[in-house]
Amino acid sequence: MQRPTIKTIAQETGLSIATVSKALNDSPQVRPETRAIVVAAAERVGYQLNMHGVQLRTGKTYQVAAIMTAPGPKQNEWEGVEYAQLLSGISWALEESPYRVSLYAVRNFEESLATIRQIVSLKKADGIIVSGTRADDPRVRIMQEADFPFVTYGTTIHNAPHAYVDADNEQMIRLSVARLAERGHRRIALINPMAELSYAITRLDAYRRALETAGLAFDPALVAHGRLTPAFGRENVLLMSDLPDPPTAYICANEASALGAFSGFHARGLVHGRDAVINATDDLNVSQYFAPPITTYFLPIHEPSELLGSYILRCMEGEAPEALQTLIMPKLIERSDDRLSKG
Amino acid sequence: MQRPTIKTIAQETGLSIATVSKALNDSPQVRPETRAIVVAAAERVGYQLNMHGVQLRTGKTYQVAAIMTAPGPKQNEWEGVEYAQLLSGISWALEESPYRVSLYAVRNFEESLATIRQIVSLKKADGIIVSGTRADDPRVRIMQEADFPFVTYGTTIHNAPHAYVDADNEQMIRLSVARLAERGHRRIALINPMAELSYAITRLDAYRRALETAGLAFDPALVAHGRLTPAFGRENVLLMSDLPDPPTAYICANEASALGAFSGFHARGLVHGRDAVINATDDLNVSQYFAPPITTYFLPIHEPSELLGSYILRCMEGEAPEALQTLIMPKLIERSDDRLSKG
DNA sequence: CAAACGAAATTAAACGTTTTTATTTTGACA
DNA sequence: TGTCAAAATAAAAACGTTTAATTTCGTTTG
Repeated sequence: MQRPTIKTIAQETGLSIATVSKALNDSPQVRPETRAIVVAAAERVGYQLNMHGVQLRTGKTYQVAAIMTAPGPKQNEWEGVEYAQLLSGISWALEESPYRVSLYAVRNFEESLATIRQIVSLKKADGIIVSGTRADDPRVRIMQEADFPFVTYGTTIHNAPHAYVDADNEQMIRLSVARLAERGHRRIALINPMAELSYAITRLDAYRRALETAGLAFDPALVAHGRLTPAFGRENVLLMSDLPDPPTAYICANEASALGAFSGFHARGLVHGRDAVINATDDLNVSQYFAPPITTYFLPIHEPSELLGSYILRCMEGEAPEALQTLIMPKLIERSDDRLSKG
Repeated sequence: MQRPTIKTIAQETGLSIATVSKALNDSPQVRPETRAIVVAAAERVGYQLNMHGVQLRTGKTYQVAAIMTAPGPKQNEWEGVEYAQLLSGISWALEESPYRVSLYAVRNFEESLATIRQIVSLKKADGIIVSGTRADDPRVRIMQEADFPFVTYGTTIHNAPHAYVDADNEQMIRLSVARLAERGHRRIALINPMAELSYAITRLDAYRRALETAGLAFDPALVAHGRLTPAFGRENVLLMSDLPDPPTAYICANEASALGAFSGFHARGLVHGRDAVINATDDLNVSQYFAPPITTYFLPIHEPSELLGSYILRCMEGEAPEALQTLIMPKLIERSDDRLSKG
C-alpha cells in the first residue's frame, strides 16, 4: 500500500484535495464540521504530511542550518567546546516545530563564509545559526543584506541590530578581575581566545578597564590570544611564569586551556594556591575534578543553546531582532579561596 | 529575476526540458554536442539544481540522519564524547555528495528507537548513522527489517550482517591488561561504560580472558559500569581504593572518567605511579595534559567518523554490508612507565 | 421574488524535477 | 529516392502540496 496523501483523504471523505489541505491547515475557509471529518479521516488512514510537496510548493525548506566550525582532522587538540550540547539544545528547541537542524561542518572562517553565502543565495535553509562571531563579521553582513533570518552565538558591532545569544563576557571578566584583585593579586594573566573573535575583544576591554578600576597596571605580556586548547594554556604558563614578575593568577577562557595551565604548573613545579591560581570561565563544569578544583564562572550550555533555537524560530516568524538579544551571566562557582598562602 | 530552472535553460537553448534534464544527468540518450550546449547554457544563466523538485519526484531525501544521544539539559556532566568531531567527520565525508547531515538529538535510548522508527517508516532520510549500540539492538533490527541503509558506530551480535565502524575494543583491552600484568599489577580495575552497551560487553569479555591468560583472578568488585563522567571515575576510585585489596591499576574507558579517577586519587591522597596507575582508552587525547600524563590507547576520532560517512554513502548505493565493516586498532601512547615504584 | 451577497466548497494551476511514451530527425542502405 | 531502424528530441504525466480563481448554494435584501 502506498503512503496516504491528501488525495487519499479526499477520496475517503468525498471532498476535494483543496478542502482537505485547507482543513488540515486550519484555514477559516472550511467549516468546523468539515474539518472534523477531514481530521478524523486523516487519523484513520494514518496520514502524514509529505514535506517534499510542501517544500516544492512553498519554497520553504524547514531546515535550520547550524554552522559548526570544527578544526580539521589533522588537529586532534581538544578545544573543550561542547558542540554536542549546543546542537542538541538547538535541536530540542525545534522539536515541536516542523524545522530540523541541518549540519554544516566547516574547517575555518573562510569556509563558513562561503557556506553561508551559498545557503543564503540558494535558500538551502530558512534560518542560520552561526557561532564564533568576529567583531565586524562579514557573514553577519551577508545575512543582514539578504534579510535572511539568523541568530549568532556571540555578539558583533554591526550597527543594524540582529538576534544573538552570548555569555556576559564583559561582566564576567570585570567581576573576575575585581575578585582576584581583592584577594591581593597584582599580576593577573588573561588567557584569551583568538584575537579576531568578538568575545576576545570584549574580554580584553573588560580586563583593561577592570585593572584600571583596581589600580593595577596593564601588561601586554600577561595577555595571550589563541586557540583554546590545553596546549595553549600550558604553553602560556610556561612562558609567563618565566617573566621577571610572573602572574599570580590566570584567567582561562575555558576549561581546556585551564587544564593545560595545570599541566604547565606541574612542569614548572608550581603549586596551585601557593605560587599562583587558575580561574576559568566555561560551560563544561569539568574543573571541579581538577586537582585541586578551581573557581569557575559556569554557564550550563543548554541555556544559551535552547535560546538560540527558540530565537531562530521567532526570527523566522518575522519577529524583530531587537527582541531577540540576550546576554547570560554565568554563575560564579568558588571552589578555592584563591588567596595565595605564601609559605 | 527568478532563480533559473531547467525551463530557463530549455528556453535559452530551444530544447525541451526533458532533454535538458537528461543532458544534465549525463543520460546516454542525449548527443554530446547537445549536452555541451546545455551545460554551457546552464553555466551562463547560473543554474543550480533545485533539490525540492528532485525530492518530490524521486522520493529521495538526500539526508543522512545522525542520531545523537546527548544527555538531557539537567545533566551537566561531561562525558568526554567529541560528538562535534564525529559529526564533522561524517559531514566532511559527505561533502562531495549531494547528501547533507540532518541531526536528530535524542535524550535516551527509547527516544532514539522512536526516532529511528519514524525516519524509517516516513522515509525522512535515505540513511541513518547510529552510535552507542547495544549487543542486541532493536534499532538495528528495525532498520534491517525495513532494508534501510544504516551504519553503526559500535558492533552488535545480530546474525544478519550490517555496516559498522568501531574501535577494536577486544584487542585494546587484551593488550592493555597484558601490559599491566607484565608490569606486576595483580589487581586491575575496569571502569567500563554502561553495561547494556555493546562495547561494555566486548571489553568485559576481553578483560576476563586477558586476566585468565595472565593467571590473575577475576574480581567483580573491580569492575564498574556506568555513564563515563568524571564523577563516575572519581566515585569508583573512592570505592575501590577502600577495598581490603585495592586495585593498583585502573583502566578507564575514556578520558573523562580518567580525569575523575585522578580527582579520586587526589581525594584519597593516592599518588599516581606509587600507589596505583591510571590508563585510558579514548579519542580525545587530552590525557597528555594530566598531571602526570597517563598511558592511553588513542584513536583520532576523525578516522572512524570519516569512515562512517563513506560507509553510509556506499551503503545507500547498495553495496553489501559485509564490505563495510571495520574495527580500528587505537594506538598505544605510553606516557608513563606504569610500574609501581613502592617507596 | 429576483438580485445580490457571502460562506464554503471545487477546479485548476503551479512549484521543479524525472521518466515514460510519443514523435521527429538522422543516416544507412537498397 | 524511398524505406526503415536507430538515435535524438519532444510531449506529457507524475510526485504532493498550496492557493488563486471559480462555482455552488443557501440566505438576505430591496
